[in-house]
Amino acid sequence: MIDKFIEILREHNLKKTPKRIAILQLLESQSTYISPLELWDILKQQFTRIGLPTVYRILQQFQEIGIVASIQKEDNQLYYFLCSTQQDHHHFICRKCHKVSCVEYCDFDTIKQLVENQLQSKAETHFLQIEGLCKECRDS
Amino acid sequence: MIDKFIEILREHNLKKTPKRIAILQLLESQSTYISPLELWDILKQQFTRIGLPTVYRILQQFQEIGIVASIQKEDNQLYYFLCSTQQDHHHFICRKCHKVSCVEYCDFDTIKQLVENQLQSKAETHFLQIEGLCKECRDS
DNA sequence: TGATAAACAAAAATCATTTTCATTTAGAAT
DNA sequence: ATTCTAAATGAAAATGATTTTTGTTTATCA
Ligand SMILES: [Mn+2]
Ligand SMILES: [Mn+2]
Ligand SMILES: [Zn+2]
Ligand SMILES: [Zn+2]
Repeated sequence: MIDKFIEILREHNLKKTPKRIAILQLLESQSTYISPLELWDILKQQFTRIGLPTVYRILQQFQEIGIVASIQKEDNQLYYFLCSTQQDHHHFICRKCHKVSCVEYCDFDTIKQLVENQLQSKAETHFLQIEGLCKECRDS
Repeated sequence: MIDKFIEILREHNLKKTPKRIAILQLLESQSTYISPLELWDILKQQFTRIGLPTVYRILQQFQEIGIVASIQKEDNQLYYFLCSTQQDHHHFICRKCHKVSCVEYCDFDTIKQLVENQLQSKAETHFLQIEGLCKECRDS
């Protein structure tokens, strides 16, 4: 699976570096969202030298090339998670374990119509995020 | 209309102060979202002494008592607008003039079912924000 | 085995937001 | 009207996330 991402890196002239690979592996091992600082704390155990700006930069680049996506939280900080599905879709977030799951559902056409009818405005984009408890967290 | 808000302030033991009234009037005169800094810049023309923390504080309090709401932007900064509708609804935002309109539509039941079926998870809350061009901006 | 562009660490800078604290004010009670 | 008290405020400093800068190192390719 990592190989697929390395290939995407190459396509975008991004080199295959130990830091990038480690970040990809970490993001893949857990399907949860994570902040640059949290990621840095984990990476510091693997690397004697690793700067926080590097973590920020890599996550930004990953987002630009469509490997990761970000979530919106009340605290207005950055949180990323692995998501390379290009198709229009949304995310379900577990408020307890922070796991992120893709939701294959989009009712944008209905919304578009509604905005057109109610407000005579043109809806172009939308952002939907669902929160709750994942299968595991809701049972336990 | 301002009187209604003053009443809400009183209900929450918040005093009717010149700064609070000015902010309410400004928010009401334009139906656009605004950042604390932008609001401060305008208020500085009316008041010889007005601190930025005051603007932050008042907007926060207004949000807590349900007079204003905030929007989510890519830059992760705070933006507020007047919205005292308590009913579950969403917002349409004009990307050009920053006007915010309430959208009377919510399909949460469908989403809930879908999340239950697809992920066996429990959807509790959701956030939807629609962007585009408002009636005026799309015509011009 | 170079050459070269990209990646990196470290330190400092930036900048939005919050905290602290001394002073002022709104609103209620005399 | 005067006094009282909790709430509100301004100024300055603190905080903390994110970004920029710069000199050095590294991955990739010829
Ligand atoms: Mn959708
Ligand atoms: Mn809804
Ligand atoms: Zn969970
Ligand atoms: Zn507009």
